Amino acid sequence: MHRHPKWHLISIKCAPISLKFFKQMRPGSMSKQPPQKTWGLQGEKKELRLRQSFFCKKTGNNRKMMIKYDGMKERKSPKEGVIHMSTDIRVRYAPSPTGHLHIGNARTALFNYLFARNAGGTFIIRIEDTDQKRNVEGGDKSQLKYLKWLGIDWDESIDVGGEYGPYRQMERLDIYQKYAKELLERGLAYKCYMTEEELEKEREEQRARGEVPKYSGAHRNLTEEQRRQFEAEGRKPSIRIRVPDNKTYTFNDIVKGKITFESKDFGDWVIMKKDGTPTYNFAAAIDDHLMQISHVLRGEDHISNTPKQMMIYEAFGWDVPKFGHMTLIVNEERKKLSKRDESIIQFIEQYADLGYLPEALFNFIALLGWSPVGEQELFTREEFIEIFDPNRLATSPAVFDPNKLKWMNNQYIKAADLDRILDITIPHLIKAGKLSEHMTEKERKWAEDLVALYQDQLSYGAEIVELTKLFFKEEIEYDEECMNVLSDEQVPDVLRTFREKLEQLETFNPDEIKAAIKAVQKDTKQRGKKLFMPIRVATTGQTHGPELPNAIYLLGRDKVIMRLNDALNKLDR
RNA sequence: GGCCCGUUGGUCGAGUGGUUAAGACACCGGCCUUUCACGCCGGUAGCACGGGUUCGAAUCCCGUACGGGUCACCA
Repeated sequence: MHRHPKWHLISIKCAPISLKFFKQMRPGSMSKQPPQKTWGLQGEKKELRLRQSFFCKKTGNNRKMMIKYDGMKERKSPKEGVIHMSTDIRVRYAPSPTGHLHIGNARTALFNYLFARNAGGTFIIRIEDTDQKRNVEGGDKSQLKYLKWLGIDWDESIDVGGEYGPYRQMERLDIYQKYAKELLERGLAYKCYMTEEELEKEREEQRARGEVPKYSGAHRNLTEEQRRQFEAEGRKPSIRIRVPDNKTYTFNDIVKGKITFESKDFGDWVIMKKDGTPTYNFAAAIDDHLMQISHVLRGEDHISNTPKQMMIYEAFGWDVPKFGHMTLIVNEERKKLSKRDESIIQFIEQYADLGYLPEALFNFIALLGWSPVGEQELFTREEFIEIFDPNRLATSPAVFDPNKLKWMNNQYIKAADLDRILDITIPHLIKAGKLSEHMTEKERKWAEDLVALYQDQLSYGAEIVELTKLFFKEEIEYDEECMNVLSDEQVPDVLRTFREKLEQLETFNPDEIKAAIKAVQKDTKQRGKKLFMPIRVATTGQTHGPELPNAIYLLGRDKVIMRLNDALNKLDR
């Protein structure tokens, strides 16, 4: 028995709705599509004012709607309201190109992507490269590359362009400078000439007094004379915003609910650095406004940045977007994943290299801090787009569990075509020196059969090297478990008989090998574990492994007989 | 330390005042397989604590504890 979602019948005045949007709605709910001309086409600016009843799933953004059609029963709590339609939804992922795509960032991008696609909105990628010291050459390209690998695409960015560009902040410096100048002229910001040392000293003193370190406002009201003095000394000013005295900043977070900050807890903070580049909170607010971002979905480490950004919106009289702060992904110590943390593989590129399937990683990440309604856990990208609802974002941090990722990847590997599995495994065998880079057709076939043997139990591509090591060893060592198996009294008889049968085989193939084992059973009267395990252990050196006749076939007759001899010799002693 | 956020089994998590508190990973047991793996079935294990509110609280309120985030001319 599942609960009904909360539905509200509402009347709305709406803006044009795109057909694209309707196509993305649940097919089942689309049995009666409204006539096209009533609704306007995507991108049409003309305002259509109509009163129409909608059946609307109440979400934080009120964007998900379904058309009420004749005959649908009214539910309780009808509401009146003006709803902005889905085409208004614009979200962004704004990485700084300081390195490769991190798993946490990938998740931020992923949820923004799902949110946009679910609502028929626009997904934007903006590069925040204003910290020139930390920028990494090619960092932006790498970000995009692995986003693409994950199956995420975007509508506006540095590579595809868009109406709201440029999408690289260093190419927008004139914009920030213009707005900073405006704030300066309106007296909402001022120049601060303090040096790093002076600032640090100030903070030290505050700490010593047991206060919370924050900018004192020393240069808040400099006279023209003082300013000239500092300029004459050759000091370069930064620009600080005047933080209002006693103001409360409140926002209704999509995931956390109401969050409140007091302006008195903030010192006047820098909006433009000495070098003429904007600080993060200034640039992000301006860009989000200029790019008409409707929802900001980001990590919860940004919660305390939100009031700062609200100050910027306030100063310019701009509408504030909706914010949603997702919980962080944490390690086993429950700490935010830091890039230096080595307990967990952190970068998407590494997972790609290790032979994880992108759709598995996509699936896994999407379920980290978000969950769908039912019990299903394996979804395609399209399904995620279909069911994504930001209101179901988790409120508490998630520990990254590599084990479950492995399980999930295995699910996808089992379902995948062998060709794809070959692509993620063979290179590892070559790199490990197990296979030649230039295989003959026969060798290639052998390698493919080998991989196929392990498809069901493979967790990730690189694991193939470990799994198949018994095929590349000359000599095998028996561990305790193996010795236990081999020490049974029937073993020499079984092994000798099996060797005999193999030697007699005219054609050496899995079927014949299977028949040979059967023949051993007949001769020795041993069956089940007592039959198979000695053969398995003697030939593979493992108590667990792949399908035995196939493994023996791929090992080859010579090697198998050699191993049988070795085992028998060892038992003699 | 100030401010902010969080707390359901080892882990992910469902749950929005009445449930025997779902499901998944891991673990353990069984079945299937003449062995192994895959698969299937079952099991162990949880609402941080203390007060309220209520006929009734995992769920609402307050407090405590614990954990985390953030306090830059980084993003």
